[in-house]
Amino acid sequence: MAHTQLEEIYTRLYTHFGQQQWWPGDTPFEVMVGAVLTQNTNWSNVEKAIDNLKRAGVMSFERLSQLPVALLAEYIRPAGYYNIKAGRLRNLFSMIRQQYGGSLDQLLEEETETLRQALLSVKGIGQETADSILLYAAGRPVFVVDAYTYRILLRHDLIPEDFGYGEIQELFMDNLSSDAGLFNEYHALLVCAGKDFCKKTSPKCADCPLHGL
DNA sequence: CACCAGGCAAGTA
DNA sequence: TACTTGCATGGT
Repeated sequence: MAHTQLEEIYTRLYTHFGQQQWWPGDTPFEVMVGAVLTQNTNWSNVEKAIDNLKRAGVMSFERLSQLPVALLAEYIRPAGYYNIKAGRLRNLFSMIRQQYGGSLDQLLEEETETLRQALLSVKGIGQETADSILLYAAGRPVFVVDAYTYRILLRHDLIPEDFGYGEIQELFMDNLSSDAGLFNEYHALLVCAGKDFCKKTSPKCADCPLHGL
């Protein structure tokens, strides 16, 4: 039953919004940086920050990890929480340097569960950010849950209010085929739906593509 | 003007 | 364990 519902939601969203082609980023490194910068922040602001880094010619592990933290913070200022995020990026770079000799490729070759734990060990990287990196930078079949996912499922009475991250993630991963391409598109579509018709303030399912599940 | 955005960690009780 | 608060810019 959950399987059928989740398939139906995907089909409707895909029909309504079309293919999303996430993640918007040129390299795994850029995707990883973007995953940290977009924490509780609109993507358009993150784009400005990423653009600053690219124009400064520092969008690489070697360059960015050597940058003084104050300068890094200045570049990413448009993304908000810039002091916090500069520190979080430094923590991430530090883990890659200490545990993987500064090789992002080596980190990304780890077993999925090992990679997830390595990312979660970094102060400033929680489950959503870790899973975003797993799915969108490393191409692993891991479902990314976010505030939109929770809100959409809750609005349609598909989950109880007290469902946590892991429980929602299991719902998708236990009922869909373990396909990174599918998870990639599905999460992106949920974000579209959240921005479009399932906003925080919009009334419950006002004429949305998911009406009558 | 208020509210929101592709979270997370630290502090409090 | 279960809340609450700080972090911050930019768009609507």
